[in-house]
Amino acid sequence: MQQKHDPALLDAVDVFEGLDAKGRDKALNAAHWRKMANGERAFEQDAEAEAFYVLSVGRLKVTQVTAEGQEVIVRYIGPKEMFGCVAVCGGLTYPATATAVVDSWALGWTRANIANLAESYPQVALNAMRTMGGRLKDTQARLREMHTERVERRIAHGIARLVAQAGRRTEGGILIDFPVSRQDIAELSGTTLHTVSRTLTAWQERGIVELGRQKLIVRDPHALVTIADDLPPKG
Amino acid sequence: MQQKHDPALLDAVDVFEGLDAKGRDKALNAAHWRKMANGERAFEQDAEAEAFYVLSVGRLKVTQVTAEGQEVIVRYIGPKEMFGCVAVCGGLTYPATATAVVDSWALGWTRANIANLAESYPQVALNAMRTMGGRLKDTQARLREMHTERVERRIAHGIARLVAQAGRRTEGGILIDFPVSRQDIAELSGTTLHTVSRTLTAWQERGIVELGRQKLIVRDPHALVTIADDLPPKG
DNA sequence: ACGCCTCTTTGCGCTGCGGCAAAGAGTGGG
DNA sequence: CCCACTCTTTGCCGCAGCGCAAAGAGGCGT
Repeated sequence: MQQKHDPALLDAVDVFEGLDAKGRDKALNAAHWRKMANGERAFEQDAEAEAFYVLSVGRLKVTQVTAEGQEVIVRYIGPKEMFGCVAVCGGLTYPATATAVVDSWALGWTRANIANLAESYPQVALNAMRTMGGRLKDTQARLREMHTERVERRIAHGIARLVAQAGRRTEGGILIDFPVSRQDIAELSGTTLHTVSRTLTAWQERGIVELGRQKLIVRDPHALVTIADDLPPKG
Repeated sequence: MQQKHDPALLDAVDVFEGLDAKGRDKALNAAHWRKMANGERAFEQDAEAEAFYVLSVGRLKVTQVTAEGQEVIVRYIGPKEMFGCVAVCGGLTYPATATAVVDSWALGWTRANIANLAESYPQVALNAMRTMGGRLKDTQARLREMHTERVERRIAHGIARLVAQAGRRTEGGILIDFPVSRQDIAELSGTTLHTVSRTLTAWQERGIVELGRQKLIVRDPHALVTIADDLPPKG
């Protein structure tokens, strides 16, 4: 497991933007470190919101689960991103489940601690709101995609989002820097792993992507964008 | 058009919960009234967020529109609900378009006014966050429904939401208290007006609903819930 | 009352994609 | 090095529901 420590973490985190050094010290002192091994859950959907986190290293997936056990991936969380935002305001339950997809470290604040901090530094609440506003917008946009776009475009959009958030330049193209299965991509795109597999294989033959077990390299990002945005009516 | 005035409006609005009388006076003084005729837009998607509103009377629909002009209804806004929340924190654009579906009145605050208010009364920002948290949760739940549920269940869920938000008890059942077309229900449920029409006609024959032009009465809410929640695998 | 316009219903054919099943390919543990 | 397990590919089938088209039904303005 990587080290948890990143001395400049709080300086680069949106939610603490606008805080002076003293405020950041105060924030850091009120925080605790939490480790989550691969597969471990930070919190579960509908549990009472107890803590607010900023991820330091690793990656989490945020999912909604149906009564029947089917999962949908709402978003991924990467380093410097916050999660469990709802804990900032009292009395809510977590809207989704957060699961580590690689070993991860996060800084956490209890509900009382973060409320206390938000009181001293109102900017913190506004920053958190801005992030939530952005996520609401994202989620609404995905809702729209889901209703209006065909599967191939949805998969392209899903992967484009992964690239933007977790893409790492390598020799052969842009690599998604954590293990993603076809099933994961399906849950991101609103389809089944079978359809994802078929679609990605076709893309591989066109040289757009390179596939591996839980691995995805985008060789031709431009073609991906073309599929995501153009593709006039159907194909 | 109905009167805009509701003297107790601010007392019953979530976003001003916890404010003393003085704070509410201050809020009211900083606000302006805005009238929106049926079909008029309060704001449009991707426009810079300029104002924050609380609806007094009427009803708005919040939609996302694709480049090709297809619409998806994200939610409806009723009296005492806030909209344009993103204006509270600076620098964002509206994530969706808000359109009046009946003649409506809202109280509005410019970005500067609401920011000013939030500074004096941090509780306002926290309240707004709580509302946004709830909406994020709603939207994520709908995203999940969209991926995992068949059309009939989605329509049932969509109508159940309308009933909860805008249902009015009448002789024959629960009436949705504003004009809803089949197209609207389709945009709520992620399907086409044809499928909605067929489904509702079938339900009418089973005595679950009563239909009219832009009108919907739910005669048997229990049956609706059964369809929305039970319906084991498909039919 | 009439005509226009929007909303709604209904039939029919087609197909995208989900479901099932089974084989193949990596990976990690013992 | 082998085994077991998970992840992935691929073929085939079936059907839910979308698209198109056209007729019917309210409602509203004049």
